[in-house]
Amino acid sequence: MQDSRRADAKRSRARIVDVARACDPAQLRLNDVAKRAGLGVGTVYRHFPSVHALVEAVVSDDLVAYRELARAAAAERDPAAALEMLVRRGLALQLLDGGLQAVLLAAEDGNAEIAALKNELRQLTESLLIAARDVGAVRADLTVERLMHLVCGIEHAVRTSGTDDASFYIDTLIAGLR
Amino acid sequence: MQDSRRADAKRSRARIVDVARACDPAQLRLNDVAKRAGLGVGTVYRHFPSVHALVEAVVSDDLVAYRELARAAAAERDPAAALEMLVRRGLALQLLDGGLQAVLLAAEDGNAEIAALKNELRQLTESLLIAARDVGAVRADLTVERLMHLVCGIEHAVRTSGTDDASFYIDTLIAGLR
Amino acid sequence: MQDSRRADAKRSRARIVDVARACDPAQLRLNDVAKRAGLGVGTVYRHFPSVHALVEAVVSDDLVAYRELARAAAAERDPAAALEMLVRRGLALQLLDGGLQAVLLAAEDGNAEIAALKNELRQLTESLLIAARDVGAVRADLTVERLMHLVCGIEHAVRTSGTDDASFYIDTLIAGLR
Amino acid sequence: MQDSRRADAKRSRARIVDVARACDPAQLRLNDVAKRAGLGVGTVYRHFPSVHALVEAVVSDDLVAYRELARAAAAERDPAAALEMLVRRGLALQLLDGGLQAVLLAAEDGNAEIAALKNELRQLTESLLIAARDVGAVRADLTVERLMHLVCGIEHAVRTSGTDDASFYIDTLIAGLR
DNA sequence: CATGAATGAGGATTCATTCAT
DNA sequence: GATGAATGAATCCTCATTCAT
Repeated sequence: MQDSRRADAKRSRARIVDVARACDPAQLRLNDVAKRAGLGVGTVYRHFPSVHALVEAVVSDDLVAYRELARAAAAERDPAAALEMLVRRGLALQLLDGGLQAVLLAAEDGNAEIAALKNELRQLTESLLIAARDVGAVRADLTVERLMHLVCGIEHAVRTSGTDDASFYIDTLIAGLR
Repeated sequence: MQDSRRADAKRSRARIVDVARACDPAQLRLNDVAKRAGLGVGTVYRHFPSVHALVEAVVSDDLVAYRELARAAAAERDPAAALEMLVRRGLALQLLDGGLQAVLLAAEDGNAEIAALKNELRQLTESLLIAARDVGAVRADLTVERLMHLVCGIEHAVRTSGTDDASFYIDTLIAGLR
Repeated sequence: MQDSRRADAKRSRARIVDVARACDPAQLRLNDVAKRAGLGVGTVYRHFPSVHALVEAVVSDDLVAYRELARAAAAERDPAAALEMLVRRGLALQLLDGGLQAVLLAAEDGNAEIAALKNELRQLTESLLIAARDVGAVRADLTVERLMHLVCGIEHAVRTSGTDDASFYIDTLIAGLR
Repeated sequence: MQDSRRADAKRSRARIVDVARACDPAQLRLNDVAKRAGLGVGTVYRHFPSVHALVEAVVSDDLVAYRELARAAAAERDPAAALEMLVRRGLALQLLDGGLQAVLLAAEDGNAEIAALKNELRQLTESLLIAARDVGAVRADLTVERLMHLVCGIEHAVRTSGTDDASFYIDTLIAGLR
C-alpha cells in the first residue's frame, strides 16, 4: 500500500529531477519545474524545499561520478599523473554538468549524502595532493580548497569563452599548478 | 537655458553613476538607483537604457585606468615582464571593480567610448602578447581572448574563495601562461 | 485485533492532542501537528475533521476544570463571593489556556461532550448569577452571556497588554459587575 | 505636469483607501484591494508597503476624530465627566471603525502623522486621567495604557457578543473604573 | 529633458484538503 | 483505521519598463 504510494512519489521525484536537469541550473524556478513536470507546485516543494536542494538532486549522479574519479585516481601509482587526471576529468565533468559548481562551492549542504560525497571527494583529493606535493610535482602552497576554486575559475573561463577551447584552459591550469 | 538644462542633465548623470558605483554591480536595480539618487526612474532610463549601460558608465574610469596600464606596459622594454605586470595589475583592478568583468566580456557595447577603450586595450595587449610570445616567454597558443577569459576565470576563483588569497591565484595563473 | 486497532487509534489521538497542546492555538496547522506527532495528515483528519475540533480536544481538560470550578462555586454559601471566585479563577484558567476562549465563544460545538460541558458551565453560572443578583451583589442587567463576553474581553485586554497585569484587569472587571 | 500626475496618484490613493475601508480590516489583502480598486498590485504596494500602513490610512480620519474627542474632553470643567465622555465616545468610535484597535495597539507606527495623533491622544487622556484620579473619581492604579487595553477589551466583548449590547458593556467598564 | 505613478507578469511559498492504497 | 503524496488556490512581494504630463 505504502509501497505503491512510495513508488508514485519516487516517480514524481524522478520526473522533477529529470525536468530540472534539462533546465539551466542558474535559473531554475520551482514553479516552472512543476508546470513542466505536470505536477502541482506543492509536490515539488514537498520533495525539494529549495532550489538548491533540487540542484543537489540533479547533480547527485555526477557527484558520484566525481567521487569515483577521485577513487580511481587515489588507486594510481603516480600521484602527480593521478592528480592531473583527476583535475582534467573533474573539470570535464563540471563542464558537462552546470550545476556541479554551485554544489561544490556551497558552504552548507541540504542533503547528507551530498555532504558525504563532497567530503570523500575532498579527502581523496587532499591525500593525492599531499602525495603530489611530497614528490614536488605541485606547488607547495596548493591546498584542496585552492585547487577547487582554481578548477571552478577555469570552468568559468571556458564557459564565458563560449568556444570549444576547454583543453587550452585546462592545460594552462595544469601548467600553473606545478 | 539649454546650458542650464545640459548642466542639469550632466549633474543627474553624474549623480546616478555615483550612486550606482556604491552598489553591488551584480544586483543593480534602476528603480533603486533612482530612489537613492533622488531622481525619477525615467531620468535614469533616459541616461541609461539598460542596467548594462549603467554598469558601463560606472566602470568607465577603471576601464580608462586599465587602458593606461596597458599603455604603460606597451612602453616597457621587456615584453615578458610588461605582460606579467599588466596581468597582475589588471586582475587587481578587476577585483576592485566588480563591474569590469561584465563589461570586458560583453559581446556588444552600448557606449562607443567603452567600445573604443576595450578595443585599444585589446590591441595593446595583443601587441604585448605577440612580443612576449616571440621571446618565448609565453605559450604559443595564448591569444588575447584566451588571456582575458583566463584572467576573468581567476577573478572568479578569487571571489568564490572568499579569502584574501588573490596573490596565490594570480601567481598560479602567471605560471600557467608560460 | 480490533482491540489493538482501537488501542492504536487511542494512542494516536492522545499523541495528536499532546502535540497540539504544545502549540499556539491561534496558529494550529494540522499538517504541522501531524509531522510533529510522527503521524500521517490523514490520521489527524480522521480524528479531527477541523482545526476547531482539535482545539476542542486540546481544551477539553481545562473545560472540565472550569466546570469543576463552577460546581464548587455553586456549592458555596455566599453567592456573591462564589461568583467572584468563579470569575477570578475562570479568567485565570482562560489566561493559561489560550484555546478556551475560542471554544467558549463558538456558536456550535463539534463534540457532544464539549457541548455538555459548556452547557453545564452555563447553567451553574446562571444559577449563581441569579442568586447573586437577588442579593443585589451584581448588576440587574447582567446575564450569563454578557458575563462570558466580559470575561473574554478582559482576557483580551490582559493578552494585548503584554504585561503581567492580570489582577488589575480582573479587579476592574469585578468592580464593574456590581 | 507633476500636478496632474500627483492628482492621479492622489485619486488612486483615495480609491485604494476607500476600497480598503469597505473591507474587514482583519483580513485585508493588498492584492485583493488592488483588484477591487481596478489597479495594479504594484500601485497599491507603492502607496502602502504593508497591510498595516493601509490600515493606518483607512483609520486616519477616525483617529483624528478620536483626538478631537480628547481635545474636547480636555476642555471640559469636570474631569470625571470628561473622562467618562471620552471613554464612551471613544469606544463608540472603535466599534464603528474596526481598524482603530490594531492601530492603537500597534507598538510601532508606519506613518509619522499617525504616531503624532496617537501621541497627542495619549497625552490628553493622561492629563484627564490624572485630574480625575486627583478628584478621586477613578481608581488610583489606573494608567493610560491600562485604560486603553480595557477599552479594547470591552470592544472585543461587544464584538464577540454579536448583539447590540454596547451600552451595557460600556456601563460596566465605566463602573469598574471607579 | 525630467518626472514618478502605474503596471502586471513573475517568482516564492504555504496549507487545507483529498484520496488511492 | 492509517498513511502520506499530491494538489493548487491563495498569498506575498519585486522590479523592469512604459508613458502621460
